Amino acid sequence: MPELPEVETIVRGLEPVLVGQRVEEVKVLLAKTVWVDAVRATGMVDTGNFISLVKGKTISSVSRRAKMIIVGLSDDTSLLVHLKMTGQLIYVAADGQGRVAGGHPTQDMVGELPSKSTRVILRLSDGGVLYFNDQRQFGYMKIVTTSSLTELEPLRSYGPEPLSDEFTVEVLRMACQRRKKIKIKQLLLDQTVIAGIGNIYADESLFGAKIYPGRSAGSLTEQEMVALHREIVAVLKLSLSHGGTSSEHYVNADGIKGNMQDYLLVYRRAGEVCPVCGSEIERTVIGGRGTHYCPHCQPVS
DNA sequence: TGCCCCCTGCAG
DNA sequence: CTGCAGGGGGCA
Repeated sequence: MPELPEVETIVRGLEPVLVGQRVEEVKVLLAKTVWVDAVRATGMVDTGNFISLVKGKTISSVSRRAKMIIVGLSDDTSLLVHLKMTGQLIYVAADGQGRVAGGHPTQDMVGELPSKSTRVILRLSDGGVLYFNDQRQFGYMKIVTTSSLTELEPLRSYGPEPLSDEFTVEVLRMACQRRKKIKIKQLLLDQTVIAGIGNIYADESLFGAKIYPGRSAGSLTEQEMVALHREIVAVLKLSLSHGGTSSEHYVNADGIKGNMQDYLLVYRRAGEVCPVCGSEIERTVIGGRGTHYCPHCQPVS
């Protein structure tokens, strides 16, 4: 589900309300969702390990790397949360009404909590509750040692953050040079090259740069790499400013949807008109992922 | 470098 | 019923 802007929006929402709180109670509703280091919980024993390692800890930080949420806990432990396709992390304050003034946003947007998709529940010292929902059960919560975080996969191998100074045209140039034959879209989805781009923003940034997603990385001109770098940064920032894209499952930490879906130009718009040239937007499959592009603005060669 | 898989649920 | 879905790991 969420890519960099969505995960970042969730982290920004959670950070101010979670830091300093103690985890009073942990409920694991789906055992396979929780891991302890590399060991996936398969039954009561490992689930119990996870619970005992999280319960009673104090939350010291909430941050993001690529699409991974990192919740720092006391005693040199961290909780890694990956939302994969359909994960949600929703904080409900003690009054049960979310934190946004003027109504009952959490109930309106996501319905009753816990829901059928709720996998883990953390009850916090301020009386608030953090719900981890995940319809498709691909996401996970993993307890790890904080001091070894940078040595752990997948964190160890993540490439530069695209909204940091480390992401330069040179990064793109080197990656295209090293992997000449890979399709440029697949290169963008490789988290070891750039950390945090997913299917939506790969399609959108390639459209903005007027590059056909099936082009080989090695075929990009210098001007195209400059444009692609610019478009990646621009589309991620735009999405952040709109609170992320909610095509279906994504909601922020308050259970509220983002608005970026109204500003996407090609993603999931096959059959619609290209906003630049009026051609019909097409859909194909690249690397097993649905891929949307304008055949006129993004010619095959 | 391509499948296939993990799952549930929605639209057509 | 089939196809498809913001991810990514494993396997030939």
